This record gives sequence, structure tokens and C-alpha cells, in this order.
Amino acid sequence: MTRPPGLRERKKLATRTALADAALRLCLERGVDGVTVEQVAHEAGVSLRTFFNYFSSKEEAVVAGDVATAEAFVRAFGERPADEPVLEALRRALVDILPEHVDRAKLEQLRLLRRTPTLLPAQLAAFHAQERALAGVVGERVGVDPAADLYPVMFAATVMASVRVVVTQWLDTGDQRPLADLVNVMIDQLDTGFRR
Amino acid sequence: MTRPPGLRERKKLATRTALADAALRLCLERGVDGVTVEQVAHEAGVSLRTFFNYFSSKEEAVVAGDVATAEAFVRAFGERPADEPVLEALRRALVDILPEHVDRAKLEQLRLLRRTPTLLPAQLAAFHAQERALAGVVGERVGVDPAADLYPVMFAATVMASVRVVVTQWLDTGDQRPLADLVNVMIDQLDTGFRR
DNA sequence: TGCAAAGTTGCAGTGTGTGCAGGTTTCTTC
DNA sequence: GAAGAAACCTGCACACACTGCAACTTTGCA
Repeated sequence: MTRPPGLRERKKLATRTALADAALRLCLERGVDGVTVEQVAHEAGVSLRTFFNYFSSKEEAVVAGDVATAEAFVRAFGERPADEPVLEALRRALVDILPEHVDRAKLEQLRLLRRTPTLLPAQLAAFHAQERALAGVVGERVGVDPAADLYPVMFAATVMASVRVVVTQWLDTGDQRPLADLVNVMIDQLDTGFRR
Repeated sequence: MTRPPGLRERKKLATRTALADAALRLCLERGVDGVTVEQVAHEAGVSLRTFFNYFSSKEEAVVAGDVATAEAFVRAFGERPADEPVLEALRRALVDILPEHVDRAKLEQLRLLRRTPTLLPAQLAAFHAQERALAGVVGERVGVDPAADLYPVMFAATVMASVRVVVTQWLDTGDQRPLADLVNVMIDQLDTGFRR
């Protein structure tokens, strides 16, 4: 079925990460607007043309990390035991994933990127891209068809949006609590509902 | 305080709507990729350069309608009586606003736009732009500071995301129920919470 | 009526993004 | 391990996107 990846696949992945890394690093150094795609491509050791074989824009390359985060989260959620309640699986998946993807070392980087308006649409799209997958996974977990019932799609959209604002809040307010604490507050909120 | 708008203001608004209308109409006719900014500007009777004084990209002009929808929603929500429970105010605001902004006549248009990947980031950004305002309004309503408590920001993000997916679901599945029914299901979900 | 502020426009110039064609590398098969 | 197929990389050409600037026109206000 899935055979071990050959040289070609490995090279492609290497190029892709080289491009994403170069884009992120250069943009952090000089600001997103101070970097051209050509410079990114050069830094990664490929031609301009090749850059566009991997990403359709500079922004997409810069937020490649966010895409990876979202994918990792959906995967982690999908791998939680099936008998675990949905919100508990959610909590575990987030606690497993977040520390690795948003730690205090990268804090300044994340703040800088979040302050760049150009990147916002791309960041939103990065998370949105995993909504359908998440809806599918959660639909399967609770035994419901995402096309017929609103629960899976609402769950997916709500969770993605909530994680986004919680992380944003944590970054912007310089909240001293561990991110995991905020995640717990968030999940309590999703559990309780929004009535007041 | 707010004096009646002069000629200058009215002209600006007219130009802006002319550009947005032209962008939307041309893109529906020929597809988003089949239209250049120059054509949009020409259609609206202004120069290319002037287009960019109003919008920073073709996509932004096309989704100007979505921005207006989101603004109208936040305004309607803010104008609900203060003693109304949050979710009831939400329901009323949506029922007031949605029929005018997403009716069956424009249905095909909306479907077409939603199928254009280029527009997705811009659409997401359009709704996201109102999240902060919504969080402020709801924070005031329930007497909570959005910077200190997660409720307002989570509410805002969740509601925006939920409305988005509910409308999407309605459009994509060709659901025969009135949109208002789905809105009620949505609000029940927000009321009950996501535990299963 | 006349000045100041704001808006429009053309122009020049840089950067983005895509189709195409030719060359190189990897994979497959025998 | 040699040959052909498939995938990939690259340069080139080109259309389009977007911005700063400076001149010009219109609107607001005294």
C-alpha cells in the first residue's frame, strides 16, 4: 500500500521544507514586505520558477508551519481512543500537540507574524483547510454524517476558531498562565455552551 | 457629532459601491480569473489607480458584500435590547439580517463564488475583520472585559465560524429547509454545548 | 471668491504568477 | 545495468498586480 518513500519523494519534501524555512526566516529578519520570492528561492537553493511549483504565493510558504500544526492536531485527535468522550479527546490532542508547535521560544516570531496584515488571510485559510477533515473525523467518532447533521461541521469550525483565538489571546495579552490552562478554560466553555 | 455627509463623502461611497458591484458582476460573468482589475475599474468609470485607492486587491472588492453582511450583523446584534439573553439576541439579529443578505435569488452567485479557491482567504478575512467588534459588543452586554475573559472572544469567533458553516451547508447540500431553521439548530447547539 | 484639503489620474517601475519547451534526475522494467 | 517513461527543474516570455510620485481637478470652508 504505502511503500517506503523513494529518493524523489524525500527530495521533494526537503525542497518544500527548505522553502518554507527560508521564507519564514527571511520574513522574520526583514519583514514580510522586505522579502521577494526570488530571495526566498535563492536562499533555499532553487529557482524562482521552482518556488511556484511548491507554493502559489509567498504568504502560503510563510504559513506552511500553521498548516502543519493544523494537520498534526487533526491527526492527533483522530488517533485518540474511540471510547473517549469528544471533548476529552480534544483536550488530549491539543495538550499533546500545542507545546511542540507554539512554545515560548518562538513567541516573538509568532507575534511578529500575527502583526502582519498581509498574512492574515493565508493564516485563516491554513486552518480552514483542515476543517473538513476534522469534521469527517469527529463525524465518524460520534457516528453522524457531516452532510446531514450540523454537529460535525459546527464542531470543526468552532474548535478551529476557538484554538485560534485562544492562542492569539495568549500571545497578545502576554498571559502568564500555561497555554494548557487556557485550553482547559476553552474546553469548559465548549462543554457548558454559550448561554449566560 | 455626525453631521450629514457632504458631496465628497457621498461620491466616495458611490465609487466604492460601483467598484464592488462591477467586480462582483464581471466575476460572475467571466469567472474571477477571467477578469482584470483594469476591466473592473473601467466598468465602474474610474482609473486603474483609483481602484487601488479603494481596494487593495480584486478579491477584496469581490467580497465587499460579505464585509457588509458581517457589519450589518454586528450592528443588528448590538442594537438588540440589553435585557435579552445573549443567544436570543443572536437569533433575532441573524433572522433580521440573513434574509436580506443571502436569499434564494442570489443563490447561484453565492455558490459560484464559494467554489473559487482564490476568494476563500479574502472571504475568511472579511468575517474575521468583525470578530473584534463583535467581541466588544458581547463583552459589554454581559459585562465582561474581552481582554481578561475568554468568553467574548470565543463567542465572537465561534458565532462567526458557525454562521459561515451553516450558510455553506445550506448552499452546498441544497437543504430545502428555510435558512432560519438551520440557524435555530445552530443556536441550540451553541446553547447545549458540544459534549456528547 | 479664494485658499486648503482631499480625491483622481497617468506614469514609471518593481514584483507576482503562469504557460511552455528543453534539459536533467529518478523510477521502472526487462 | 541499460533503456525508456515519468516526474522534476529551470529559463524565458509575458500579462497582470500593486505602489510611489507628481500634476491636476474637485470639494469644503472661511
